[in-house]
Amino acid sequence: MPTPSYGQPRYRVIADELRERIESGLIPPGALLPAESVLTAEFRVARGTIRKAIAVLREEGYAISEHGRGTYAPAQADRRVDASEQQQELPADAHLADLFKVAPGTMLVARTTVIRRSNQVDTVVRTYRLRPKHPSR
Amino acid sequence: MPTPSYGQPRYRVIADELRERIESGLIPPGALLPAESVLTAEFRVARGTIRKAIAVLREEGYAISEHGRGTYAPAQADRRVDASEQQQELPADAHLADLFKVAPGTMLVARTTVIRRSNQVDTVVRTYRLRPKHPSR
DNA sequence: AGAAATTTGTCCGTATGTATC
DNA sequence: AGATACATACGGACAAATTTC
Repeated sequence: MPTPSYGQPRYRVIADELRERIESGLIPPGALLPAESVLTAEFRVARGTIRKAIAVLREEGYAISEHGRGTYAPAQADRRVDASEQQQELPADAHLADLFKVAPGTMLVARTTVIRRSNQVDTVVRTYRLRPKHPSR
Repeated sequence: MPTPSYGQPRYRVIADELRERIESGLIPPGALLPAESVLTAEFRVARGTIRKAIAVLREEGYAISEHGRGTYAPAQADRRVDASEQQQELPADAHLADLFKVAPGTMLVARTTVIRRSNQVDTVVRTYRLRPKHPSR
């Protein structure tokens, strides 16, 4: 079977099925997924197809793979998050000025959000917006 | 020679080489990359390996693929108008280094998302993360 | 300590489907 | 219509990391 030509490709269907098993708790947090060899037997597809399905789950954060060990659902402990926010006004650098089509140095509203996971900074999100000249209402 | 097993996988070495050609301007903005068949001949690898290398560049924002057309380096205009999301690696400045508790200059994964409203840039979101130790891709 | 088994990672070659020029 | 190129899928092989015996 080269290409199904019906609806979704098989690797996506398999990804949907595995995602469902993780979300439903059938595969609990931290637990290993069945090995690729097992999944190829269950779904009767080539290993490459299984690997592609798992790659989708990895990108979505539903799975973590480790060489020689296996692929497992993310543990819940890692999901403990805590965020703080801060807002300030900053001049636009060349890149931002180009994006917004304004002169460099134009003041922008910048909001920085710091997300911590298990007391360690995990992600820093910075949001830039044009400063409204007149409140539009 | 199935797998060289030395250092980086070949698809990454090839991705590095192609990225260099784009950054150096050898492949100018907007220009098509050599055809997959050409790259296959040049690097003497299978198509799948070339495709994986190009997939890396796509994720980094260094290449855009269009079905039936080809893969090209992003034009400057495209970065403003088209690219809604781009991922790159940047050294941490003093502020970010302090937050993440790493040395300044440590490479971070930065993802920039541009949100437009009626053809005008509305918000720019930049997300910074530590580079994972075990890149599962 | 060490060998074997398991599991993911990489790569090859081929084939067919589908979209664009 | 034909050429080109991407998308999906198969099966086989070896490498490398981890676990198990």
